[in-house]
Amino acid sequence: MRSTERDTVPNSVLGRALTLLTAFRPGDAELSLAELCRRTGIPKATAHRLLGELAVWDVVERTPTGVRLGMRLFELGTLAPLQRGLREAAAPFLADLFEATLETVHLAVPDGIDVVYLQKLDGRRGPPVASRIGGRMPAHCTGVGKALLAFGPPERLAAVLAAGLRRRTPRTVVAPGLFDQELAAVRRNGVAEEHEESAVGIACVAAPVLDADGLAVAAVSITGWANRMDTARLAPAVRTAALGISRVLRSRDRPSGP
Amino acid sequence: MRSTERDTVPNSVLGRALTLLTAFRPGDAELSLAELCRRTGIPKATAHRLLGELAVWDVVERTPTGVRLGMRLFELGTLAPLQRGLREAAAPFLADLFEATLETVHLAVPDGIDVVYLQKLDGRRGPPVASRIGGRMPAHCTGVGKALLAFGPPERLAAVLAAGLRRRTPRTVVAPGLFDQELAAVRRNGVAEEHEESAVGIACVAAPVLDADGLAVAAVSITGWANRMDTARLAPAVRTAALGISRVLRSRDRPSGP
DNA sequence: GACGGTGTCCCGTTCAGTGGAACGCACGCG
DNA sequence: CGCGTGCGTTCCACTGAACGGGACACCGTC
Repeated sequence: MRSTERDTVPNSVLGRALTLLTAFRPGDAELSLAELCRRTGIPKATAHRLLGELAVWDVVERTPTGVRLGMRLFELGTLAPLQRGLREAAAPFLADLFEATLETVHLAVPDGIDVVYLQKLDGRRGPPVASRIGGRMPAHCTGVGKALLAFGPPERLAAVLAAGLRRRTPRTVVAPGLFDQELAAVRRNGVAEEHEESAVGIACVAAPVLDADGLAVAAVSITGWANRMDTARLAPAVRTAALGISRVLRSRDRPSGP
Repeated sequence: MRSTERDTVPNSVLGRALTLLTAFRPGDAELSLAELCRRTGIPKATAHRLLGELAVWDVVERTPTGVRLGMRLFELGTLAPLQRGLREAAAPFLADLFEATLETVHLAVPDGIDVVYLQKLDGRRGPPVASRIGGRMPAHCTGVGKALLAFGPPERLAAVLAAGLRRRTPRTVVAPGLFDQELAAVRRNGVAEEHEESAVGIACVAAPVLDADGLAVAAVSITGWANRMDTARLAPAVRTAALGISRVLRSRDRPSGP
């Protein structure tokens, strides 16, 4: 799969253009035309033409040495209602959490077997956290992920278990039985904890944001040094913030009574 | 020619697809197929087919009642290096500012005659601010905008003046001569202030983030109630944060000294 | 100065894309 | 109730937009 990505190169214009765009991975500041062609299997002339058109729209930007994703893409992305509504509803609650704790605060949504981070407030006192707004992490080893799995549809949990609980640190829970027990505890407590399961030295408390049906649509978390975090003390704050966001979302969907 | 390209509907697939995507404006949670066709002038069958393909890539999502922008767009947008590098470099400094003041903090970049907000930390004590991550505001009436104009290339200032200083509030500076004087003051002080020029009741202090050549690539600001903000007291903090970000950016571009 | 690497451009071929038209459906109205 | 209206979806013969091999100019580096 690494040597030849010939498997499914779309022959539609749109498919090819999106193949080019999704060839950019986190860490790729910019890519040369040749590198893009190598990654995607798209002929040079074709890629050149498509990128030229994308550049006119400022979806990509041409630099002297290559091509990079452009600002219009960022602007368009911020209009996506799923993340936008959540971010706007959550902003004040996240700010409160941050004010109160000065630790790193996350807002994340589920996507497949991963979580995608929508917002991150970086605490200066805390450890450097690898997450990134718009970035992904496996659900099974993160606080937000476990909160989302515990209060999400069973199919997603099944998909995560089917994909396998990949070990990230010595403390990652990889036994499905143990994992189920943990999720049961999360459901009882309304909060999920994580102690060095995604990265050594880091701990986290998370709580789910629920929709009107009681299903988790997002999760909030506080992250800090594993040996300094008093998760029991922080749990109520996280839970309260998550409940507050849930309430705002519900009042939005139903502007007036039922 | 930048914002209004309604006249000519492109006949290329990519152009049409991007016309559809950019038909979404802030405030449009979702649009019906018919509404999209009306806005863009694209035939129903064509739009239907294009949206179908975009939906496969999760660039848009189909709902029972229409179409909305999807999560993949958000994810792709967060990879754009221009905003990503700035956001990552700025994150700790913005957090410091927020910790110290608990007022709304902004990070913005110039784009044409506007500014585009990259990050926003919502202060609970402060007024509701209309800005939005990924959103735009006219440069001439915002603190970040004036900081960027004062320390940006003269051509951008010329473009802003040519477009006209549109009045937003009774206090918006609309006289080009007066505006030039203000920018001169901004250059002297290293900070830009705004007092109810974009919205009544709101004031703001901003400072530019400079690249190695001394040109502004971004700006940081603190926003709060006009009658409660001591801009003179906050100016050094904003300036310090902006200088810190500038320093980090410069050390990034030059990993080892020349 | 031959080389392997870039990015750009040309142009005859062709198949992906087109869009008018027809369809089924869910409304609100007289 | 039948009717009209607006919606999303599907079909399919036609056509011009997209294709991409190939030629090109331009680097640096052996």
